[in-house]
Amino acid sequence: MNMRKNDTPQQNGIVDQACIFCVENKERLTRPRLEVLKIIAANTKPLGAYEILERLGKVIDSPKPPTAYRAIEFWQKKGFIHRIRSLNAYVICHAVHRHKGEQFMICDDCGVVTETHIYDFSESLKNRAEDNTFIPSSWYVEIHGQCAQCQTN
Amino acid sequence: MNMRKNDTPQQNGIVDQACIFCVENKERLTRPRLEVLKIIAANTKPLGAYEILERLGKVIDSPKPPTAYRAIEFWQKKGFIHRIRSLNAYVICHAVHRHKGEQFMICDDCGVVTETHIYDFSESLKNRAEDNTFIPSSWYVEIHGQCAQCQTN
DNA sequence: TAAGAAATGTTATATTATAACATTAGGAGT
DNA sequence: ACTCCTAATGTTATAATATAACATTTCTTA
Ligand SMILES: [Zn+2]
Ligand SMILES: [Zn+2]
Ligand SMILES: [Zn+2]
Ligand SMILES: [Zn+2]
Repeated sequence: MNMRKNDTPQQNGIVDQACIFCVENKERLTRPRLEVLKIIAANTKPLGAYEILERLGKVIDSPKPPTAYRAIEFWQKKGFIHRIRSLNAYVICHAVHRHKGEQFMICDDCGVVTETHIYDFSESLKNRAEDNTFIPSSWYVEIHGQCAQCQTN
Repeated sequence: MNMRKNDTPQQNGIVDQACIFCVENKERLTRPRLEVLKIIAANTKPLGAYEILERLGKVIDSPKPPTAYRAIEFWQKKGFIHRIRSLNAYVICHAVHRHKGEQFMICDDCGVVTETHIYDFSESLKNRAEDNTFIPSSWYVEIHGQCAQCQTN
C-alpha cells in the first residue's frame, strides 16, 4: 500500500498491517473501518467512542453511533485495538502479532496509557488459575500509577 | 452488632465488619449504605447498579440512581466492594484487610466471578513497571476463562 | 445478471452514570 | 435545648456509553 497524504507514519504502519490482514483473511477494509482505525492509530491517548465518532464526522458525512461502534468492535475482535475498561476508551495495539493477554500501565495524573507486553507472567496467572481448576483463556491487566513524565513535574 | 432477622450469615460477617469500620473511622452507616452493602453481599455474582437499585427499592421507598451510586462509591472507596470493569457490576470483597491490587477470575460461560488474592505477583508487576520508571499505586486483573463447574457440563 | 451474504445507513432506545440543587439528619459547641 | 455547620440524602434532570431493529447498499460468486 502506498503512502497517503496527511497520514502519519504511525498510521501507515498500522493501516498497512490492517490492509494485509484483510486481504489475507478475506475481510473487507471498508471506509468506516479504515477511518476509525486511522483515528485510533493517530492518538497516543485512548479515545472514547464518541470522540472517535466526532472525528469520523470530519471525513464521513454525519456518521451515527453504530457506524463507530461496529468498526470499533471489528478491530477489537481482530486484535488491532484494545478497550481500556476503566476509561471506556480505545487504543491501538502496537504488537506485531496478535495476543490474548492485555496489560496496560495507566497514569492517573495525565491519562497516558502504555501497553506492556509482559508475556512472562501469564505463567503465574495460569499456575494460580489451574490450582483452582479454572481454565484461563485470556486476561486483562491495568496497572495504575504515575508515569515518568508526571514524576518530574 | 447483633444477628438480624432475614440476614444471611455471609451478610452478617460483612455488615459487622462495616459497622466496626464506620465506628472506628467515624463514618456514618446510613440506611442506603447499609442496605446497598447487604444487597451486594447477598450475591455471589456481580450486580449491576440498576439491579442493586431495583433490590434497594424493596426495602427503601422508590430510591433513585444517585442513592445507589453514592452508596456504591462509598463502599468501593473504603474497599468493601469491587467494580468488575468488564461487566459494569459490583461484588463484595471477602478479604479480611483492605488491599490495593484486585484480581478476578471470570467465567465467561456462567458469569461467576471469583476474587483471587495473589499478592505475590504484585512484585513482578512492580519490577516490570519500575523498569519503565512507572510508579504503580494499584492494579486490576481480570482472568477470563471457564470455571470448574462449567467444565463438567 | 441474479441471488445471497455482509456491511452500512438510519431511527430509536437501552444502559450506565453524574450534575445540580433542595432538604434532611447528625455532631460540636454554647 | 438551641444554633451552626457539615455530611448525607432526596429529587429532578440529563450526560455518557452502547445496542436493537430494520431498511438499504455493496460485495461476492455463481
Ligand atoms: Zn496489544
Ligand atoms: Zn503521567
Ligand atoms: Zn477484595
Ligand atoms: Zn462457569
